[in-house]
Amino acid sequence: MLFTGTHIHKLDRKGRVSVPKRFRAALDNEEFAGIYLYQSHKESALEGCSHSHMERIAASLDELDMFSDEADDLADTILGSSHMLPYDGEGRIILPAELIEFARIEDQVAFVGRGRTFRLWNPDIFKPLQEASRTRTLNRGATLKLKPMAELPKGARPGTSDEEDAS
Amino acid sequence: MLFTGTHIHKLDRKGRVSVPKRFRAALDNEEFAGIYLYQSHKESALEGCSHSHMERIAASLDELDMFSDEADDLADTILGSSHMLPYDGEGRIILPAELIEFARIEDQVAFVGRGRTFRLWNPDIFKPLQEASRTRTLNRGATLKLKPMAELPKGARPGTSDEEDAS
DNA sequence: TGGGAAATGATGGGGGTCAATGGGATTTGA
DNA sequence: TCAAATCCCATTGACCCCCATCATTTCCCA
Repeated sequence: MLFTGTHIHKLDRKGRVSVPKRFRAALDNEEFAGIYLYQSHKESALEGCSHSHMERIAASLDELDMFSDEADDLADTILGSSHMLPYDGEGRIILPAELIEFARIEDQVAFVGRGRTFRLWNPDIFKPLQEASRTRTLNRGATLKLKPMAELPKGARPGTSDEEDAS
Repeated sequence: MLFTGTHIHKLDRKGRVSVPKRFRAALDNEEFAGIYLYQSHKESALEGCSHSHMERIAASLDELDMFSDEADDLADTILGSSHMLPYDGEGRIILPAELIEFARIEDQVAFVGRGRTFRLWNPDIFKPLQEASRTRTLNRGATLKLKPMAELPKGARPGTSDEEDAS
C-alpha cells in the first residue's frame, strides 16, 4: 500500500478521470472500491486517500475530547469536506465540480504519490512547484532518518505477508 | 460505518428530507431503520447519529456520577431532547418543527459527516463556518496524530473483515 | 535483438437505472 | 372528526454499467 510516482491523466467531458492502475493496485484489499478526496489546506491541490486511512482519521478524532474545538475544526475540514468517489467499471472516478474548481483543474489531472496518501493537481500548477521544492531540498541538504525495518508493519517487509503474498 | 462529506438536500413542504444514500448505507446493519437527532449544545445545528451510537452515549453517561450536575445536564440535552426518526419508504425522515426552528433551517438541509456522527445545518449558516474552520486549522498548523493501524477496529483495515479472525 | 502480435490500460460515449423529489391517497391516533 | 403520519406512485435527472476504440506496453519468436 504505497502511492508513488506522478501520473497524468485526462479529464473527459463527463468529468471523469482514470485512477492510475498503480494506485488502484495499492488499494486492492480495501472494502470500498474507490478513493476519498478533499481540499488541501495549504496547496491548490486535492488530498487523496483510502477508505482505511479515512477510518484512521475518524478513529483518531474520536479519541480527542468529543467536545473540543480542535476536533470540531478538523472534522469539518477533513471529514465534512471529503468526497467518497467510487470507481466505475473502468477504474475511473467522477471529479466533483467543486473540487475541479478548487484545484483549478482543466483538462488534465496529475496524480502524485506521497506514500500513504496522494495528491491531485493541475499539472501546469504542480510542475513549477515540484521543481522549486526539489531545489529547496537539495540546498537544505535534507536527510531523512529512516525507521528501522523491525518497526514497520508486517507486510511492508520482505519475507513477511499481511494476508496473502503481495509480490 | 463512516459518515463523510457534505450532502445538501431539500426540505419539502411536508417537512420531509431525504437522508443521503451514503449515510443510509453506513447504517445498514442497525436494528433501527432511521436516525437520531438532537440539538447541538454549541452550534446552531443538529447532531445526528445511529441507534448504537446513542447506546454508547447512554453507557458513557452511566459512568459519570449518577447525581452529578454534569450528568444531569448531558442527560437532559442529549437523551431528553433527542428525536428518533424512522425512514419512510423512500429513505426520508420528517424533521420535527422544533428542530427546524432550532437550527434555523429553511428549504435546504446540509448533512455533514463527522465520522461516527454527523450534523444537520442550514447550508447558508454552515458554509462560512466551515471556511473559518479551514482557516483556523491552517493557522494552527494542526496535525492529527493518527492512531496506529493495529488499534483500529477489525474491518476498518485492509485485508481484514469483522467476520472471522485475521491473525 | 528487432519486429510483430497480443494483452492491458486509458478514453469516449449511449442508454438504462436508481436516488431524490413531489404530491395524492389511505391509515392512524388524538 | 380532523390532523398528521405513512404508504404509494410518478417524474426527472444524475450517475453507473456497458461496449467500442485507441494507445502502450509486454511478450514471443524468428
